[in-house]
Amino acid sequence: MDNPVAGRRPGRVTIKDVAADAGVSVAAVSKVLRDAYGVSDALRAKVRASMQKLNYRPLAAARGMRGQTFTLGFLIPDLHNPFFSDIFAGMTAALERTQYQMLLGVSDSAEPHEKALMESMIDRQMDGVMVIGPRMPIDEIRDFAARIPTVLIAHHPREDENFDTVNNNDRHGAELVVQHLVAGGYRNIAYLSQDIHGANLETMVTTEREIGYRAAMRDAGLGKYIRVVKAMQTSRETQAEARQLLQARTPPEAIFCWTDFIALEVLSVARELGLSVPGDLAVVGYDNTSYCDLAQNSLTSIDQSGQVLGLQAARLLIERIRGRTEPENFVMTPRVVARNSSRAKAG
Amino acid sequence: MDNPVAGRRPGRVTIKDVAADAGVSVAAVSKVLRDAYGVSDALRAKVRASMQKLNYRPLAAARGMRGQTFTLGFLIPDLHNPFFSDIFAGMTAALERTQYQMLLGVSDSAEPHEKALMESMIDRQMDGVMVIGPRMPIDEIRDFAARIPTVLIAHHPREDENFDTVNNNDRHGAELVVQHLVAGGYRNIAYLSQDIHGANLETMVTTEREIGYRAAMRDAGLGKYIRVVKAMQTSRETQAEARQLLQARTPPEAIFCWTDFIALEVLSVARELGLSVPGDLAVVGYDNTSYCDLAQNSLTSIDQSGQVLGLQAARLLIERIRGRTEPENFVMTPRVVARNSSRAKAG
DNA sequence: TGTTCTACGTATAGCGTTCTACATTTTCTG
DNA sequence: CAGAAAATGTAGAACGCTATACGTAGAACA
Repeated sequence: MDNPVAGRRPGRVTIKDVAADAGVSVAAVSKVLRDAYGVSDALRAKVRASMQKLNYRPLAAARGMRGQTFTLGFLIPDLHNPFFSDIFAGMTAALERTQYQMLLGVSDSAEPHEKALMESMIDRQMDGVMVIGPRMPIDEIRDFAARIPTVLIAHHPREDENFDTVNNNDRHGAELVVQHLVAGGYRNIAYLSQDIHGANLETMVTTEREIGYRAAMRDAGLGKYIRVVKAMQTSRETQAEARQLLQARTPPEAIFCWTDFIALEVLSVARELGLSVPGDLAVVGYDNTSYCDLAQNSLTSIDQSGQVLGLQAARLLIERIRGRTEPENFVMTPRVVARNSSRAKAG
Repeated sequence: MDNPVAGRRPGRVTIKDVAADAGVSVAAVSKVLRDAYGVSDALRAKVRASMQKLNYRPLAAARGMRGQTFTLGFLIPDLHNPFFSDIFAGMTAALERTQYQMLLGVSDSAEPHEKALMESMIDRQMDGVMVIGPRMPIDEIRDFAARIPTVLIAHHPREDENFDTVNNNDRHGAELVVQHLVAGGYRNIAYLSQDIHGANLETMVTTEREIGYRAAMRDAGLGKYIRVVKAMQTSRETQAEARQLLQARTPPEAIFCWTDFIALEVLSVARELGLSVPGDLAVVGYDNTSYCDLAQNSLTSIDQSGQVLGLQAARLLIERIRGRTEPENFVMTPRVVARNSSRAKAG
């Protein structure tokens, strides 16, 4: 039913025009463009001058047919979580002086969208992709990684794979949270995690955090207080779970939320229920996003430095594009950033 | 200095393979692909079956050389503002059943990045672009729009242009804010706007909102209270300006912030200064993003329905790609969503 | 002075599509 | 049933670039 108008826009300056202007062959211009072997300084200068003069820009679409497109894909689950912004900033910094351009795909946390975006990045001949917390099963990830250089962020591999990963030590982060709360006099500490239907559980950051949480609780002799609640990532559902938790016969003294985003919802529910934070309830988030610093939130969180993660991801991806095939797994050490929401109990 | 490895990945199923499998010509397959004229049902079925069987996917990079890439670009200033997420959702809905894919560029609110991203979207032969609040001067926008179908969001055109626009009625929105506050008993109302160095002021939403604010203040007989403060979009600078404003000899009773984002910072500063909201200070934002609803913010805001804006933007862009050349300017009517931060004064 | 390198350029065959021009078959018309 | 018109299919030339294969000149060597 579509009868689309052709999309070609004529009059573009091509490599041919540059060659004609500089009085050299097309091949010579291409060589200059690619910094290839066998170009004299004189020729290079001539060609560069013509490119400048004509305002030439290589057509990525054409390049894609034979070589690289110098385009990297970045696949994120949503446009809500401000943590992604930190990661993105790190990537931008890493790519600053390169000729790579980054384009983003937003999967809406939906597996079909995620796959479609991966496919379409491959169709567009991108040189590589970075993905945050992929939802699709591991064997599909492997298939994609075999077709395009891939770096995964916030995905804990079980063994050596054909992609690289970048993470913070999520177990340790969760342990830090528990230790911090315990030091502040809190004992009944719950963990509010993410409910993802049908995902590859064992590699998820929330799972790692849960393991860390459980271990630290047991180590502190608080095994009997272990309580893990999972909520889908919608405001409604998160608030419903939080409300239920806080209205239980023995509500927790503290809630550790798997990400800041969710912690803010919990703060909201607490206030609506007339609970004071940290008086009646301590709340801790994860990621240390900019919202934590606002006085109305003053949310204790775990800093995993998104900037560093992004930078490393970009670095690893470019290495991989250049030919490295042995997997690398970068792990960052997280730290607690204490704020009012988890202030130590008086007495 | 780069000596990159070639990026080609072999073994891809091409139109040729499909043609061979179906026992027809390459041209025939292409016709089926494009829903072009002159294909019998039998042929179509045969080709479709082969495509399915071989799991064929058209290579966008190759398509870009002759026809469309079915890729749309969406250029946003940053990854922080949750309002963009609403707009994005609207676009996604509009593109749901089409074969268009959307890829995002993030300009970091920087003019050079913005231009570079526009260029690179053109280089990648995207079929069209949507841009939120472009920073570059109007004549450069015109140049780009001449090269690629363009829809601008949150940019108020002065006259007919070679691009479409999608907006809410920002003047009216600002008027609604003032009227709402005045009805609540507030008189000394300040406007906290955005400070952008060297941008095309006259088309910006913040300018429109300022005009609406001034007009409504005058209409309400509050001309002498008019006060406009501008801050760059960083947390530090915003908070500094807010602090200065609130510590002045006669601080405002209410602050209207050009976007929610900024209003949250103001709420933070107010709390740090020991001011109660709305007791000592009313705060109103713009965009009605999800953060407004959190109890700790409970921020009154103007709803301009990002979903609708995004949907319209995508619709207009596709129309334009199909060949429309007369500009269209969609304008949405905003409405107040009152919350606690601007509750009417007692007595 | 030949001969062999090395450095520098060029010609040109693709890459996977689209789309015009044309050939062939089928259907319609009188 | 002839002739025209419509329907269906094919060949093949682009599109802008990359990269291989090759040519040619000058330098180095014997």
